[in-house]
Amino acid sequence: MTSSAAPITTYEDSCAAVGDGRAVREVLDRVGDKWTLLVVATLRNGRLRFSELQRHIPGISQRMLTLTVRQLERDGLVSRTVHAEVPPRVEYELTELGGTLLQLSIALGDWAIANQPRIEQARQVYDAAAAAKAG
Amino acid sequence: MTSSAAPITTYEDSCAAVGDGRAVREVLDRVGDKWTLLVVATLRNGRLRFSELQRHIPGISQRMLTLTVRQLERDGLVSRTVHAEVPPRVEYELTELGGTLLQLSIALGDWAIANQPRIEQARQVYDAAAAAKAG
DNA sequence: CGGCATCCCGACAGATACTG
DNA sequence: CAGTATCTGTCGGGATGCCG
Repeated sequence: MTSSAAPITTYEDSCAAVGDGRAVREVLDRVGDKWTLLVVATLRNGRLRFSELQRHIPGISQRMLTLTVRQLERDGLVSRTVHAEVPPRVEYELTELGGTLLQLSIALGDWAIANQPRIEQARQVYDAAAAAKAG
Repeated sequence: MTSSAAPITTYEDSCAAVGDGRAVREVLDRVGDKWTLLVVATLRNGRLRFSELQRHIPGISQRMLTLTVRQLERDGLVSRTVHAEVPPRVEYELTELGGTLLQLSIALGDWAIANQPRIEQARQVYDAAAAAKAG
């Protein structure tokens, strides 16, 4: 059963899931690193080759892109296609499973966009209070 | 506006959001660390005191719990209440904003639960292929 | 009880150089 | 073009000990 194919879980199931901790731990260890979700998001519109991927993700090094796509491939979230040409061409594309992760990435992006102002404001309030307390 | 209260964004908006990269980067830097989402998930049923929180999250050190709740408090995701008693009692509770993050945590947990088997299988396939290629 | 300060180490990320 | 190899620095995070 996939999360996209069915309603998945009841609220209680969800609580059980996060309550365990291991599930969240697992997925965080997997996609919580610095680049994974960005690579997934970058592949949202279809296949891209290595250099295109790197151009679309500012700041990522060749090494980290290699490691990230390698892990994504291993986990079955991204497919890797090597074309026997000169110069060589390698293309990456989200699998169906990777597409479900993309949904999460989008949800995360939405949340960030929607709530960043409030968080920023909360920080300023907190820091101001801390400064007042210290000073 | 929260991500749970309204559809928020069109698909295109979502793509723009993740496409930027900074939004995902921001939220990942914030909640992508080792413990944040676990703490949020643990507070799903209401307020807990420090020691209770620590008991419910296997493996977390006192130091990391302190740092995590401090940051959550600073970001306005968790409220911290100090009771003037002996022995001292400090309670933590999700704010309304923190509640919206809980929804994401649940979604992440759901995804993990639903897809862990497939990922595990993909890994075994990949590793087997790699081993065959090497050996 | 709750939390801060200090020390320390392993993991991971960046830069650079080399290869098929 | 698409990697791999190595070296190096940074930093998250654990252990320990002390304070309100």
